[in-house]
Amino acid sequence: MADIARLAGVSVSTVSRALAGSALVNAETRGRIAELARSLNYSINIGAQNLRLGHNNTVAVIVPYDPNTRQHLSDPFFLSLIGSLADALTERGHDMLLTRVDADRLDQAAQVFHTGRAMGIVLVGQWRHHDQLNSMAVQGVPFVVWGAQLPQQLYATVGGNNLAGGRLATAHLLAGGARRVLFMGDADLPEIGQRRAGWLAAHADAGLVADASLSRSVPFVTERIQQELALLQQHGVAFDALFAASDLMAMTAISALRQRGVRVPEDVRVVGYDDIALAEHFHPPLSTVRQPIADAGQALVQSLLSQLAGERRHSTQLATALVVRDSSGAARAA
Amino acid sequence: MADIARLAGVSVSTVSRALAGSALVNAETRGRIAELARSLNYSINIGAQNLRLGHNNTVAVIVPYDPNTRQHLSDPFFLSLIGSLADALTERGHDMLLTRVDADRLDQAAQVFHTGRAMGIVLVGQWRHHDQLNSMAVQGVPFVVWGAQLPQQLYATVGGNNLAGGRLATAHLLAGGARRVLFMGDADLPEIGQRRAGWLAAHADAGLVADASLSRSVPFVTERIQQELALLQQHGVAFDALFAASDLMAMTAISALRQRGVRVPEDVRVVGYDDIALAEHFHPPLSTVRQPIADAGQALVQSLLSQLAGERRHSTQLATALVVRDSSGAARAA
DNA sequence: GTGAAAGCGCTAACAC
DNA sequence: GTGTTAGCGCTTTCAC
Repeated sequence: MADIARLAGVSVSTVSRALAGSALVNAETRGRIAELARSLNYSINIGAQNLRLGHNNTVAVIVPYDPNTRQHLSDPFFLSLIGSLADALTERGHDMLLTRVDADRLDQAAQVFHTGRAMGIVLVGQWRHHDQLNSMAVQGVPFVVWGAQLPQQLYATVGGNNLAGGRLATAHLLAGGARRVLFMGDADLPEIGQRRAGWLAAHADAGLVADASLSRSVPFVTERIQQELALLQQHGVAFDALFAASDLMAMTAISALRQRGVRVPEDVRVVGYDDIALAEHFHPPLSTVRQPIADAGQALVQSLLSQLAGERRHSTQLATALVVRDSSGAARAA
Repeated sequence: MADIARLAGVSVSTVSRALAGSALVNAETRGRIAELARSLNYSINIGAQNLRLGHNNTVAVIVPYDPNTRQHLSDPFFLSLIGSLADALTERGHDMLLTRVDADRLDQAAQVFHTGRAMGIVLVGQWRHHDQLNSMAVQGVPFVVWGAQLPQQLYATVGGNNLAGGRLATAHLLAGGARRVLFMGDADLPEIGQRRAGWLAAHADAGLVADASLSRSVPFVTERIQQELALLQQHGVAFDALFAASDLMAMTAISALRQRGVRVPEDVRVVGYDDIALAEHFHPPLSTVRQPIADAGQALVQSLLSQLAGERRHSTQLATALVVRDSSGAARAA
C-alpha cells in the first residue's frame, strides 16, 4: 500500500480510503489508485485489515475424527454437508476454514476461536462429549453443532428430527409386514441413539415390543458391518427387515447380504438414513429417510450468524421425510 | 498478552518469549506465565503473529463451480478429494481454507494469495482455462492443480494418468467382446478429454476404429445423462458397452438403462472412473478405473510445499488401475 | 534474564 | 479532499 501511495503521489491514508471506495476521496484520484492497484496486482492484506478492524469473517467448520478408527473423512453424508456449508458460507461472503479434531477432545475446537482465526465454529457431530460442548458454551465460544438436541444443552444444535425419522422408517417397515426389524448403528452417538429411540417408539405405536437383541451397535466401518451380519447368521438370529442408521451402512449391508444369498427386499426389507445422492441409483433403489442437506448448511450458518449478532442461542430441528423406493419392498408399477 | 504481562508482573516481551518456549526466560517465570495463560483461556492471536512474522501456514483449497449449471458441491469424487486434502494438510499442521470460484474466472483464485490469506493454493480441476492458470503461474502465485498435464503448461499439476486409465477401461471392454463402446463425458475438460483419447487409443491398439458417433459429450448432470440415453435409443444408436467418465455418471446411467429394460452387464457392459467408495457396493458392483484418492491429497500438498520451498515446479501423474467387478461382465466364481 | 522500542500492513480519528 | 498520527497484538533487535 505504501508503494501505491508513493507511485500515486499521495499518502497511504488516501490509498486506504480510495480502495475502500470512500466518497471522501476525489473520484479522479480514486480511479488512478484503483488502476495502479490493478496493474500491480495488489490486494489489501486481509490479515492486517482484520487485526486493525478487530474482526474477521472466517467461519471454522470442524469435523471430528474418531481416534480409535482414525478413519479418514469419507462418509458421503458428512462430505455433502461440508459441500453444503461451503456453498452457504460462500454465498454470504464468509471464508470457510476446514479443520479436524480428535472426537474425544472436542473442546480443542475452541482454539480456533481463541486464536482469532475464526469468528465462530460449526462443529459437525457432537459425538460423545456433550459436557465438553457445554463448557465451551459457558466460555462464550460462538458455535453451532450439527447433531441432536439433548437435555441440559447450553449450546445450539441444528439437526434432523432423528426420533421422527427413526419412527417413520420403522413404522414403514412394520406396515409392510415386517415383524423382526434389525436396527444397526452406533447408538452411543446422540443422533443415532434418537433414531434407535424412534425404532422403539414405532414398535410401541404398533402395539409391538421390539426385540432388544435386534438392536446392534455397529460403528461406520465396512468390515464391522459384514462381521456383524455374519455373526447374526451364525447365531441364528433371524430378521426380516433392516433399519440402518445411514445410507452408507445400508448399502454396505445390502451388498454383504447379497453375498450371503439374502435377497433385498424379498427376504429382508431395508431402509437407510440420509438420502445421499446415490441412494436413488442404488440397486435396489434405496428407501431412506431424507435429511435436507442443502437446508442444513443454510440453517447452520444462519444459526451461527444470529448468535454472533447477539441473539439468544436457538436450536433447530429440520424436517425429515421418508422416501420410499424399492429396497423396502414397495412394489412399484413399471 | 498485555493483561498477562500485568498479572505476571513482567513485560509483554517476556510473555511473548515465555509462550514461545524461549530458553532465555527463567523456567519459573515461564511456568507462571503458562499457567496464567491457561487459566485465562488465552491463546496467541495468530493473525497478529502472522502479520509480524510475515508468513502464514494456511493453504487454500479452491473448488471451481460451473457458472452454467451452478451445481453445488456434490460429486463424491471431489468431495473425497477434499476430505483427503483436509487429512493431508491437518497431518502437516496446515490450516485449510475452502473456497469456491467461478470456473470461468479461475484467475480469481489468485486473490486468496494476494490478500495474504493463504500461502498457497490447491485448485481442484483445471476446467477450460489453461491460459488463466498459466498467467497465474507467471505472476508467481504458488499453486498446484488437480488435473491433466497439458502442453505448454507453466504450472504444476497432480492427477491420475487419464490416457492410460481410458485405455485400460476400453481395452477391457473390447477384450470382453464388446464392439460398440459408448464413451460418455464432457470431453472439453482436459482430464475427460484424455480419458476419451484413451478410448480411441484402445481401439487403435486392437486394430479397430472407434465410431465417432459413440462419443457423447455430456455434463455431470443427472437429467442430461438420462436424456442422452433416451436420445440414443430414439435414434437407434446401438452400443454393447459404456465407458463413463466418472462413477457417478456410470451409476446414473446404469440406473437409467435399467429403467429402459436394458440389463447390465448382459446387454451393456459398463466401466466407470474414480472407484468411489460406493462402486464396490453398487449393483452390479461397478468395474472402474481407480484413482488413488488418499495419495492424491498427499501428492498435491507435497507438490505445493516443495514449490513453496523454492524447488522447481514439478507435475506428477499417479498410477491408475483397472478394478474389474461385475458391471463389465466378468463372470466371477462365487 | 528482562524491558523498551520499533514495526509488520492496515484504518480512523483528528487536524488542516 | 488529503495528510499526520496512533494503535490493532504480536516478535525481535538492542540495551541493560
